[in-house]
Amino acid sequence: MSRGKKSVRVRIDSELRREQILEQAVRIVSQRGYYGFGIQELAKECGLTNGGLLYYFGTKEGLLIALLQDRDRRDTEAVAAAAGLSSHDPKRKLSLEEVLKIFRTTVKRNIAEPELVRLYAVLRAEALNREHPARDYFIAREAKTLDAFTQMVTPFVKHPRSTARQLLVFLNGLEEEWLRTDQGFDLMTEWERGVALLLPS
Amino acid sequence: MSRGKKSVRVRIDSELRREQILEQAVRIVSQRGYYGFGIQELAKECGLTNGGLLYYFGTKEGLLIALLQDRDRRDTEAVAAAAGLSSHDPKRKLSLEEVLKIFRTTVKRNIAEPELVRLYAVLRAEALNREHPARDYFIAREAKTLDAFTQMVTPFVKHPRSTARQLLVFLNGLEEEWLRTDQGFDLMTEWERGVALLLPS
Amino acid sequence: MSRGKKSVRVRIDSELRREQILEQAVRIVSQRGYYGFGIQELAKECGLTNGGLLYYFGTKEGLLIALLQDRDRRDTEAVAAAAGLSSHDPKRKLSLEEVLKIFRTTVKRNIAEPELVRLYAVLRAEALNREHPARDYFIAREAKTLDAFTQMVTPFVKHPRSTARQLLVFLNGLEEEWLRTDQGFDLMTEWERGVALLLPS
Amino acid sequence: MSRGKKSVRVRIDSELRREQILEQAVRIVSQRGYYGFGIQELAKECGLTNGGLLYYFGTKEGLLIALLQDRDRRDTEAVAAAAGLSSHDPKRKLSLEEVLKIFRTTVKRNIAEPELVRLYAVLRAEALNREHPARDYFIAREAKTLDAFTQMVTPFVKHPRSTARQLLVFLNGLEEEWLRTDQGFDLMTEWERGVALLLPS
DNA sequence: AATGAATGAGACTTCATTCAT
DNA sequence: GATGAATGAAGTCTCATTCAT
Repeated sequence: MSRGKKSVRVRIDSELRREQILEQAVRIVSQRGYYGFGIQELAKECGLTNGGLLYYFGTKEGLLIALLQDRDRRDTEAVAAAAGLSSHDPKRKLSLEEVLKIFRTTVKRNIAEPELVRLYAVLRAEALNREHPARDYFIAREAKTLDAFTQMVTPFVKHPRSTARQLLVFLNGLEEEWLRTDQGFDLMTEWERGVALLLPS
Repeated sequence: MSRGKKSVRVRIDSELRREQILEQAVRIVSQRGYYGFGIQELAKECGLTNGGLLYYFGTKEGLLIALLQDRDRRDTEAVAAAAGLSSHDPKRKLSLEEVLKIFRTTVKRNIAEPELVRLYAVLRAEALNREHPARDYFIAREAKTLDAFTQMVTPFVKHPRSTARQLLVFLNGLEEEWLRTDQGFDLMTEWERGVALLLPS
Repeated sequence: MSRGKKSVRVRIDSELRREQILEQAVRIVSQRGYYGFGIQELAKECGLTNGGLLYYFGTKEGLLIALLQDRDRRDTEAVAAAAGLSSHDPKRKLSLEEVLKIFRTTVKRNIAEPELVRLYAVLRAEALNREHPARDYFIAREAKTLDAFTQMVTPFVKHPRSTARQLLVFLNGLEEEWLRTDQGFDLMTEWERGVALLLPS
Repeated sequence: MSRGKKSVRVRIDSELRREQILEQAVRIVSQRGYYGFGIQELAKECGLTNGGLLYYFGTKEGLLIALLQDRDRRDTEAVAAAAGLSSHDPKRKLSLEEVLKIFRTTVKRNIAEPELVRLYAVLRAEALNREHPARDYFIAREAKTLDAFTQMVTPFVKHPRSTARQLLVFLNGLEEEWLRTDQGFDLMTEWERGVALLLPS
């Protein structure tokens, strides 16, 4: 029993540490990007040494990958939880209202976490570089999102893929502008207006 | 006289050199961004030494600024020349056809120079960072573009600023996606489709 | 009783483990030397952690010493067994044939285990360094071997120490060359030819 | 004129610096080998920073290569000068006396520069490692020496290649032992004795 | 107009080792 | 008997920048 507890506690401690590190990492990487941040800086912020940090992630690149995977895991959970549509059968066709609600939920979540929005905006652009360690990740991610959007809008438009892409890039661009202007406009309002035009009833 | 000649010739050579350097710089910065590129690398590519390169621009930051200014100068020229509307009085109201043509011209130009599109996409995102040397530049640039768009669409829509912003971020997002997919879709077609919805007749 | 059993079994397991580690260590050290190999690398190869490995040997230096002692023990055993002269009284004078046979046996054994030859060749040279942890070991080892050779050749030559040294360094040099050329010549033949000249009948 | 002088002086200064660095490098590498020495240590010894040192050689590996090439150049010069046989036509057959004299000259030179002997002894063994940056260098070097020896002894023995190899490895081994015993025997005497047996008149 | 030499700081990474568990 | 977490020092190398020439 006590051994069980111990090993559990140890595992939790270690994972907690990991997550604390990743939390700081998100903060820093979302500001300076992968190229612009340093492992030294992050380590200091976490109260440990260079080596101590790399003990968890091996390399700077490994840290980035871990960060991205961790975010994905959380986001998936969050979306599933928040949507209230967790019972959603991916093959079932959603009504227009449901689709709009999913979009709204996503945007609402992003408004609540501008740091994450920034993280993705910065890395997404940095990862245009053919040698960027997150290049493939973002290519796959956008493709997946595009597919999901496509499926959602299919019943309602003539060129679903095109519409999906329009919505996707509109959202990406809008969020980036929202960050640049220091959240100087209402993201939700602008999004809804755009959707109303791009995805007509 | 001979001094004048000399200095003139030297200045010309010097400017030529500068521009050759900036050409390489655009190539490299457009791939790795400001944080990701190195003065060493660029110098080697230009066939001169670190010091030689910095002789022209003083610092890495100075190089970035010079690059951006140089691009601006060229773009202004190019737009003026290409538009055929160089005689355009900024206060005169343009017809919808004229506005659409200006957009089309811009997009056409970007399609012809994907490297520039990439340069701006990468730096624009990097410059979200509050300490990025091009931060103010991009804030001002986007604001100016937004103003220009606003003025152009004012006669045709109810919320001109909003519409202008929609068009702007749609274009930005679309271009970035176009780069990520290795120009995997027809940028012009998608743009025109988007405009048709966002800027209705 | 049960405790006794346990401790015995554990000791056996432990020694087994130790020897498995040393086996890997020989492989790696024989390639990169003491300076060139890392505890990390070895630990991974053995399927345990840094700390786990050092539990057995305390320090990197301790590992080297242990390795050398272990090899010595084994070599002594092997020589004793293989020679068939285990009943050899060190003070009894050997015939020339017996001496040559001992040499031949040694060389044959080395041919069968090039990894060991390499281990000694590499460390012997590295240990020329005054601060090398195996320095004294190799000084003593060569001295002992030189003494043994001297005694063996004494009855047959005028300058026994000199002859012994000639044989010793010839063997060392020959083995190193044999490794460098990827065993590109017949070690035994060359050795026998050399002996025939250096130790004339 | 003054420009010529300048450029010449600068070049000399730079080369001088390089050679001073290499001098220190020989000292340190000859003791700890390539794996065992550090660029930091060497830089400090030379009174400059890590980066300052690497300015000349690029990488640690580059330094080793440069060191080896520099030694080769000097040795070639020295041999040519010292031999007094610089007028030697490589195709002309040498008398036994001439051959012996060349050997003697070489050994004499090595006795005068034990540090070089140590450098080669240490690196030669380290370079048995398949991944050692000087591996190919030493393979080629030994092969070349073996060829030269072969040619020299050809007129006087039945198996010239074998004899050449015997001489070569005997010399290598003898020198290493001479270093290990802190020059505890007379290298020249032992060499001459060995040659007398291996290369009989 | 540009080089060549060098710096000082910092990059990422690996090292052997420690110690609580 | 061994792990897991971490350190502190050191490793090689790259960085932007300076400055005499």
